[in-house]
Amino acid sequence: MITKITYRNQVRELILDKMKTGELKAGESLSLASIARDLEVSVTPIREALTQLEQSRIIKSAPNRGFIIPELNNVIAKDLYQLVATLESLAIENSVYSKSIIKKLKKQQEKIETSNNAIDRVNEDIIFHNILTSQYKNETAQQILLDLKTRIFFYELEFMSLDNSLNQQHNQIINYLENGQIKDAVKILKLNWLQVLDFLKL
Amino acid sequence: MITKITYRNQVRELILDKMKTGELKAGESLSLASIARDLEVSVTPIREALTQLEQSRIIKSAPNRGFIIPELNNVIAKDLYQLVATLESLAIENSVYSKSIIKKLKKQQEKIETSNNAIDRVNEDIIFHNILTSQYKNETAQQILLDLKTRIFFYELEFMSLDNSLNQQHNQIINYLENGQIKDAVKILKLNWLQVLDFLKL
DNA sequence: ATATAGTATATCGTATACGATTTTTAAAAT
DNA sequence: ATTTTAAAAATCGTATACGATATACTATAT
Repeated sequence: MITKITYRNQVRELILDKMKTGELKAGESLSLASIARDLEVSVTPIREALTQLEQSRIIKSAPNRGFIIPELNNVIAKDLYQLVATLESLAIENSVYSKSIIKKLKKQQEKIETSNNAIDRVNEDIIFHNILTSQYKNETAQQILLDLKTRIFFYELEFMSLDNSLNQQHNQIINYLENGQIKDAVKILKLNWLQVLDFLKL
Repeated sequence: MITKITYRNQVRELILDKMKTGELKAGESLSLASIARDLEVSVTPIREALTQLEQSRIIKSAPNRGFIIPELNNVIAKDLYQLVATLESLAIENSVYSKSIIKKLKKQQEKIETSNNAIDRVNEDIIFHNILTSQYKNETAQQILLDLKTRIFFYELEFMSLDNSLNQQHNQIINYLENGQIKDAVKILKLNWLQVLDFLKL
């Protein structure tokens, strides 16, 4: 089944990719004219894509001033981390972890440990979490988590170097899941996400 | 501080209102030309508003076929109810219930009990839940809940008449909150949302 | 009577135009 | 030299135009 993919969708995905590669950073304005030149499309699908990302709160707009990626903000960080912790816990509680998933998690954790720059490490960490929650068959939850993680990505770039217990916790989660100890895994997962809140000062 | 409100935002809110009043129903197509005539604006801000609602998954689009409110679907219902139960529980656990909030809840419960048509009752029920979670200061969570409840509204129109224990459960929640028994309140709240899943057959 | 093909109409997604607003730059006033 | 004002340039949000696609209708073949 071949379906046409609208420019709007393509633009939205391209912009999300630029965030993940660090090409677009927190606090940056998004220039319609500039994006239109880069992508060689009119501003119409770009506006549609950006208004979608606004709805996800990944970006902000103000009338007559255009679109911007929000600056980092500790209050919002707390909100985001708390939500992700809660929704991932829900996902884990509603998942079954087969040997192949456990294997994928272990492999992914190795990628995290061998990544040698901040952007790669954050992206690999997010992929680890995506694998962890991938067995939860709730499309709405998955979309919400995706959006939240896009927003959290910018914070992780700031905070992740502050946290030395990440690898140990991931391995602990994997062990618990391997042994069917879901509740213990959930407890460490929440710790994994929420302990960063201890670093929020400002 | 006066700020301009874009047509896009106005159109989006008007469409959401039409859903809440039952003027727009599950399964209905949204005609750009028709909305443009009604609201006396061009299709541009309408498309921007609709693509935003698509991002919230409140509506769906398919290339070259326009926008539509999704039909009711039991798998999606399960997803939505599970998410709302979880996020409202999180909200309650992170809230403090003053006397004035308890008073508002009681007053709202009276409105539910005296409402005399399905749409009013569902809307008043959703307002009850909004009050219940209003003390949770997490804007992202509130926006997510808002979107989820817009989608659940269509299901509640179908399911709510099947459920006779609603009022009793609300009063129980209020009592528990009044006595500071948060865990008990959360348990009844989850029951309140998740018991409808027993009626899902199809 | 039904299925297929062709035509007309309606609608969608994108491009372009344009008035309104914001930002930047230059000139005038202090 | 600094501040204020005015003008120019850039950008935004919306309206309109238009080619592409889908839908509805009609004619033809089986």
